[in-house]
Amino acid sequence: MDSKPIRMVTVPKAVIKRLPMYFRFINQLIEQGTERISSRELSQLMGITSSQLRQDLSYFGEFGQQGYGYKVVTLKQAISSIIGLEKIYNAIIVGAGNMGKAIAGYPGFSRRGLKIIGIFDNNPEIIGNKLGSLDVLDVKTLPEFLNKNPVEVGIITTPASVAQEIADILITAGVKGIWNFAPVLLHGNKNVIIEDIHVGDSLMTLFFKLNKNK
Amino acid sequence: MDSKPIRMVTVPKAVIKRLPMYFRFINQLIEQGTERISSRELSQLMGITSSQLRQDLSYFGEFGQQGYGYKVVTLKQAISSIIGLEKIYNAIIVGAGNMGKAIAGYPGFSRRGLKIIGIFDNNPEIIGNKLGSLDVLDVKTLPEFLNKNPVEVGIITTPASVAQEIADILITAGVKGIWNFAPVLLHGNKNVIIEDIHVGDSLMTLFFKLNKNK
DNA sequence: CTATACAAGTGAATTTTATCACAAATCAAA
DNA sequence: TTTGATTTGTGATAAAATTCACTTGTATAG
Repeated sequence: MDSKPIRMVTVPKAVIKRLPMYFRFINQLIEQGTERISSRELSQLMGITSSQLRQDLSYFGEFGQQGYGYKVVTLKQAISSIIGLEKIYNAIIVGAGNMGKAIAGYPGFSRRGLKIIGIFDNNPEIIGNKLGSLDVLDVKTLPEFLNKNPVEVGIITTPASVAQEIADILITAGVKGIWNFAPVLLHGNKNVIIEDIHVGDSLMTLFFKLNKNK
Repeated sequence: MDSKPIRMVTVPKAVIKRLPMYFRFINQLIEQGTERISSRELSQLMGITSSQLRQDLSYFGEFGQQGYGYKVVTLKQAISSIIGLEKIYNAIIVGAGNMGKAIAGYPGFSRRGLKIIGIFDNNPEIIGNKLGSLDVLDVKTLPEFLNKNPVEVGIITTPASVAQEIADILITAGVKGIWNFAPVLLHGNKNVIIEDIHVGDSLMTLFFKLNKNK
């Protein structure tokens, strides 16, 4: 009795980029109480083709049933596991400006496993302020803090000019990932994953499309 | 005497996505006082291949010189013009939470031509607060405001649950573009450009990569 | 002035991504 | 049961994006 061979292909980058979208939509279905859905229906909700949806999922396994579709809870479980959402990551935020506060205060992130255990700034007027249950700490104490507390993820919401300096501190301390909001390319090494989110790029894309349509 | 034929091909989506990155790096070169750069050097800074850089630029024209490279100021001017950064867009923000404040307070956006002329919320405790030079207005007055003031861009930083409702108001009033921070797919029409920025998706991508590397 | 190194722009080849279309499995109605 | 309607998963195909590699032009050193 043969077991099914696993197709040993690497997951395309384009597929990885779509995983969060899949999670978002499946989660929405759960909230609505939907129990099952076909690739055709789900793909229409998302604005993609059904074959793309099926092909994408096929890189990770078989989650549906022919003639029936997908059980929504099964699919949510599968995608959570693929992304790694069942884990909890300790994180600190550097930069307690509006963006830092927005990240710290958004309940959606803690719900997904991001646990903020420290927030830092260099502005004496901000240091010591309460932010939810956390005190804003002096960034000078950051290396010490990282030494005493297990931190997997560093979040950079500082101005661009100091972002690399902060990244170096985080990397030296051995964080596994950096979530970077500063509009610069950070240099790291193979031991750290750097994920950029350039909000300004999104605005420029909007501008380009507005400009083109004129 | 023949004029050079224009290659009539549409610009690939992948190229459009990279335009903001080009602008970011060229801008950085300007700040550093660099005067000229080759495709090889610039591409190394950006972490892409030089042929991709040259191929991308070729969709919009010829901006360099053989044996010399690119004049940085010329390139900045060209890309600004392609993206449409010389224009000024009037914008309003709906949702005066931390994210709304972060957008309103970030000087980089006004520098790129985004002029915030109003900010709205539905929370009585927030309405009336000062945010820079703007008062937070009651979202009930949004349709009236849009009627009296020319607004090209609406920025949605509300919870997901009310985002579509706000989008409908903006679309009815005839805004040209919506910059959406709420984690939902907004439904619009062909007259409005909707640009989404899903911050949570970026976090999930980081989680996926951390998970994969384990 | 000449020779050499440099470097843009681009057609062609390659690689990656998306779509098609169909076999196999399941469901549901008669 | 049996039959017809669904619907998945996937090889094959098509389309899109990236890289190669070469031609042409420019700069610069001697």
